[in-house]
Amino acid sequence: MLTQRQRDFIEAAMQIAAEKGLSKLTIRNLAREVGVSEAAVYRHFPSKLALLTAILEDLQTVILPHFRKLDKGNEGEDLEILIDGFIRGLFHELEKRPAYAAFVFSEEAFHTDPQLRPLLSKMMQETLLVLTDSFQDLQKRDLCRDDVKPKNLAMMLMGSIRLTITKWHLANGSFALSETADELIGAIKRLYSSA
Amino acid sequence: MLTQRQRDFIEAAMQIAAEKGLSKLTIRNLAREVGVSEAAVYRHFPSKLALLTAILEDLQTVILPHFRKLDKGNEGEDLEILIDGFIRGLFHELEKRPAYAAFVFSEEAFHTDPQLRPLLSKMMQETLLVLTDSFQDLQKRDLCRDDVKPKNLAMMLMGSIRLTITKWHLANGSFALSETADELIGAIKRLYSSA
DNA sequence: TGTAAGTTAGTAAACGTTAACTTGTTCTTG
DNA sequence: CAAGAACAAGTTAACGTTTACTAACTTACA
Repeated sequence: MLTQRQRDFIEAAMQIAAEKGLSKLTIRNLAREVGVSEAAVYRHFPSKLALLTAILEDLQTVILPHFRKLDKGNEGEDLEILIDGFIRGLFHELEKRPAYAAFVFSEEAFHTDPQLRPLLSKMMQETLLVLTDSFQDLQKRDLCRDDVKPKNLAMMLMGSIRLTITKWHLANGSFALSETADELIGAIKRLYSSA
Repeated sequence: MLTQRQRDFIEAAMQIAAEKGLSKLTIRNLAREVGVSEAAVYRHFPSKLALLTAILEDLQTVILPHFRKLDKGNEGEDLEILIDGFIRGLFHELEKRPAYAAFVFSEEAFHTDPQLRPLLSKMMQETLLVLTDSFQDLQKRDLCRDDVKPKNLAMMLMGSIRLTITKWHLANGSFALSETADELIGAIKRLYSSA
């Protein structure tokens, strides 16, 4: 359970990470951003690790639902509509809150941290699993080609989404993520649809 | 032109980055790894930035040729053989020298650095361009489906390769990269071959 | 009156970097 | 050919800054 003040700090932390990069996310900068002393941060988080953990857990609750949407396809919806909804929803979330992008793919940045790494690894595992299950379901409903394993379809979709977002993040959001979505959705639709 | 001693430092730096993560790659740790004082590092590199730049440039000369191979397909070689050679060659390189993996996808880690960022951005751009050109060529030779733009084929291939390597790196190389290659190659072959 | 949330002022450790000095090799020149 | 200058590559010892974090104290409010 997070307090409102904790949420304030998390929001500010994400802002810093998005603007200046993860390495600039220090207690000093965070305190400055919120407008308090450094010591005040420790009234709300026992350590920096606790803060980062809280951020990642919060992130997961925002991102995961988008992945689950792909699974909840109603009857009558074809592959294109489902993929479209999934990618556009995810991209829209990231454009709305660009701060997320800095954390979504921060595995390498936190690769060294023994406490944070399993958490990140789990997050990636979980998103991949949800996607794999979705494609398995789509194959059963004959909405998706079944000559490629669901796991590999998931890996390729996830991989291209990640690369797209990385490119976008690297370009400081100078192009519209939604535009790239069109291209990506079109390609996936053609490649993944049942022959 | 790098001196032998500079190469020693670069090798040690990669070792550290691979084992402990990029954030542990400090002048202190590098000097310790090589077995000299910190000041000795500055006899060979004017600054840490120069060291990192040298590492990335060295990396590029090792990685890029693998990408170009896809373009140089001789007559008689089909899509599967070309993709197979490309992916297997790249993965083999990374298994042989796991230290590379820490840098290959370090865009986010160096996202903040104004000097390093363009270099990384250029590297990604270049690999993507080489792949795109390759697929354009393959499409012309009717070795690859042409209802999806070369650019998007490149993005998806590159994305899934990156994700595979990230997973591998995150798992500390506990599974064989070559094994995953089989799955990936199989999937690409089916998805990309001309109908 | 107790607690939550802030403050100031500090800590030790790590960061990249530099100055001044030593050593060994190599190049030049009388 | 030996003397000495030049140089490459190392050393120790410091520098100023930044890091995460803490102790002790104040203030506002239920």
